[in-house]
Amino acid sequence: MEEGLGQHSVPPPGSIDKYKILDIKPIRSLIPVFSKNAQGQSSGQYPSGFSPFFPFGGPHDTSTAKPSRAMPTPLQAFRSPFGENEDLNDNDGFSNKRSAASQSTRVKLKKHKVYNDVHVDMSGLVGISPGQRDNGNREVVNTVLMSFDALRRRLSQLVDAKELNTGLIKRTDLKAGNICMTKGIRTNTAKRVGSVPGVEIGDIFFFRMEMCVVGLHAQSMGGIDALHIQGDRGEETLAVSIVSSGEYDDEAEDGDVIIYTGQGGNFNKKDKHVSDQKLHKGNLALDRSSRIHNEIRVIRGIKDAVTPGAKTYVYDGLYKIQDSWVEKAKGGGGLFKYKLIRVPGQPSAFAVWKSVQKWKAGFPARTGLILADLSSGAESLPVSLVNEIDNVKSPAFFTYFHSLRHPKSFSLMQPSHSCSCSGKKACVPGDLDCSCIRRNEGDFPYIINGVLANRKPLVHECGPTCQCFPNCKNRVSQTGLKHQMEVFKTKDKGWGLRSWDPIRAGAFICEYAGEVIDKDRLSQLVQEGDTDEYVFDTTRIYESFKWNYEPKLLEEAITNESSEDYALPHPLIINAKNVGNVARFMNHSCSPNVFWQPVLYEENNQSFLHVAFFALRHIPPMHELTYDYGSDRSDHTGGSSARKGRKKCLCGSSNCRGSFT
DNA sequence: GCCTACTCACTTCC
DNA sequence: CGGAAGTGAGTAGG
Repeated sequence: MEEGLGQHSVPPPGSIDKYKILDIKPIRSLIPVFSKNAQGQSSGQYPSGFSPFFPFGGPHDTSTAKPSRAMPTPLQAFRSPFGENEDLNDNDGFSNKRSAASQSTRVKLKKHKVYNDVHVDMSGLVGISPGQRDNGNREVVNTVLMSFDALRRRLSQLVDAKELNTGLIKRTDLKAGNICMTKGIRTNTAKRVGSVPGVEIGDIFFFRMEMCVVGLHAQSMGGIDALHIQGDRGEETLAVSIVSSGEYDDEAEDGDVIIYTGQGGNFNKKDKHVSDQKLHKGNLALDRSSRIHNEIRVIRGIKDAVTPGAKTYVYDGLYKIQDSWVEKAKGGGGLFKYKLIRVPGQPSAFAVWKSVQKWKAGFPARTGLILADLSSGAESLPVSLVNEIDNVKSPAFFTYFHSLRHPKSFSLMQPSHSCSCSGKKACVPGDLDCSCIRRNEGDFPYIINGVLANRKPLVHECGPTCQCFPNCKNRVSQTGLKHQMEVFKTKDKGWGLRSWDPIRAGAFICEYAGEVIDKDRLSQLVQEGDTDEYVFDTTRIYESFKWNYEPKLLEEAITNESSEDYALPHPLIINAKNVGNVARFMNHSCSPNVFWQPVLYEENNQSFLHVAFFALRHIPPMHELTYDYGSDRSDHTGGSSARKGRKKCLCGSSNCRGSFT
């Protein structure tokens, strides 16, 4: 079940009013550059510091807008928003950091000093009512997780840039978790046996704190979580969830069985378990559960395939203890062992991971595999083509190309913007001498692993003409696929796209590749009856959604409006019908798990806009990737709402808008 | 309420 | 690159 934020203007009965809570204004996003109202453009449609420029030499949309004298010429418009230099301090991004820095001096005093407003209910910021804190649902769980990760990403961004007193925050995951816990950005605080509302089997996590804030597993480090209940024989302690992270030799030959080792016994990595484990705490709880046979949630920790060293956690559903015994460890200590069997009839979760592992190893091969690499080597990772549904052998012919192709006539004649960070391996966060970083309002757009820190009107990446090395971390969208992708036949939506690998929130997925066309060419295509199915058009209307952190949680000055209604610096229309990459297979959803972000960088002394896709939230393996196609502008300018080509939406989400164009 | 013990984390440093 | 040290935060119990 995919739930998103800010998807529809009228919430279904019984659901919370997200717009009130999140202060999201629906249907007012990505206002076109060539709006009918020239005044509106100059006053506030562009976020501070961003001006429009025109890649096709000037406004084309003469049918709806007259070029205004007020519109800047490309040269003016394309200058850095910071002008020559020192108005940096007046910039929003900068005042943010100042307050963050001053805040960090208070952090030094000690944590109860800083977060002494624990009793103050800050959770209204992200729309969590006291009732929802006790018992969540899918929507609340998503909100909490997205708030946590947004906060974590922002903290990492500040730490990377040494904006905070970095000696004080060594673990942004713990700090973000701590802020969420103390400020009420959490759910399912009431411990329970069995499933947790809003957390679904197969959900993935990248930090233990994520499982704490949604109430899946309350221990930030401990592997066994227990609940005290008043039983027939007085107070009893039951195990309610365990994390099997593989450190303790939990044998799991069968995907539905876990041999779980109790905790304690002088465990350390070198000489494991030299002393006997004691039958107390978690071990006692497991012992009780082995008699009562209550359901125990199992979370499996798996070494991340994409980023070695990192661990991914998969919620694998409910298990019951079938057997328990004591055995001697190699080091001589006595160990408690518990055999857990998965409750039958649950959707597969960990089993999917095991399948993927086998497909990668080559045996057994992926069922329904038509082509091992659709990209014919154009991507560094193979893109498989799979059909397990019917006999269709392949999508219509197209040429695989990894990026944009511009028409010969395309010319920007922009001044050079490449940074001159020579002598360095890569551009460094916090280095305001780097002109590329300055154009990003002083913030380095990405944190570790190519994760986008915040959505922005425009991300400025370093380009091939920058002096920094090609492995510069500010070139994320230019480095190709990082996850092993699969183009697959869906039941009812044609071909679709999904990943064999887990994808963490904010991770770069791919860009929208294809041929850049202008508006005239697009209407020509439509008139000729050519389908616009493979066209990406940034001038369509896209619904607003909240993805960035909430500044109040970091006590930063709130200078940017938090609604994230971004106008685009200039329009871009991409036709992927004949030329394209995996992005052309991504289907629409009203509750998407992927969003797009405009990215600009320079090649051959010209700056080009690209459309880059990032994960909206963590996406488990084999989940279809979808983004919001938005809606056609003509549907909103009155008149023919029954436009030809309107398609029934099959996204199946609870806040589905019903159709799209 | 404060303090401490306990724990299948996670990062950085060597 | 691998191992180990150091710093952690929630929960429970005193």
